[in-house]
Amino acid sequence: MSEPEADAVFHALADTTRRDIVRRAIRREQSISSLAERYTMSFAAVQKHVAVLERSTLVVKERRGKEQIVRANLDTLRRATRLLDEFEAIWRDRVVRIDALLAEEASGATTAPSTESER
Amino acid sequence: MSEPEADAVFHALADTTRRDIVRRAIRREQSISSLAERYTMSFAAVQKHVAVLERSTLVVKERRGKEQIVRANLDTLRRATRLLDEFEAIWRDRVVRIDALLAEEASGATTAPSTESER
DNA sequence: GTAACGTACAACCAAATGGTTGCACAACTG
DNA sequence: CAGTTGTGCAACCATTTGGTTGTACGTTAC
Repeated sequence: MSEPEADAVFHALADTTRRDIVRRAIRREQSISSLAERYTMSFAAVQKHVAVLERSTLVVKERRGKEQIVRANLDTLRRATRLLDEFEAIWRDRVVRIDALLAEEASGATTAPSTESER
Repeated sequence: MSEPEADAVFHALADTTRRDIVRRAIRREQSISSLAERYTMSFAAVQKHVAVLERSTLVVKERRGKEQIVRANLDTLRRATRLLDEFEAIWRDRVVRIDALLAEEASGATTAPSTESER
């Protein structure tokens, strides 16, 4: 997931109503009006939330007759999860590096300390 | 993760600079000024990004002498990952439900909902 | 002490967000 | 045909965001 895309996805997820819409859309396809019934806010407000989700590609809209059907895009959701998993991987890498460093110290090695990649 | 907390976490993650700060902080502790050096924006701007991350508890600050040290909080990161995993679980549940429904239809179950249209 | 460094915070600004209402329009229903 | 329903969109508003500059303050170095 490219960084700008990730911006859009996490922004879209940073709202309780939008996460709820995604959950409903995952369970089953939803028309925008059926979604709007569920919330106290106006139809237009819900429409805007759906638009935010659509821009992030977390959902796709598909016209069916006079209705617009909202479907969840699991792929984007998975890419977001994977991005968070990368953070975890960075953490594990750090642990490995520190372990290696400690082992080196313990063995009394006096050679050059690790070439920290610094990033 | 409570919903308002999730709002803060995903909002914090919805910015390339902030995700980058988190990555750096995971690799090693960072002072705010050492972080600020890495970006073209002002020190105050970086300070604000760190404040957003701190509010979401994705990082914690700890004073060390005159410096303020930023450390990543993996726990919050993991809770965010878990929340995304729940979406995946909803999806799997849907698949199971649909499979069950199809199996029921195929077996010509006595209580099949569509038997009315058979003749 | 003074100087330099790292930080905190306020004031300010432009742009984006999240909500509203109102209106137009296309597609079904009778 | 007329009426209802579902949608799209513009205009408007208050608040938040993401950046700036400037100032003040505590800590370390000399």
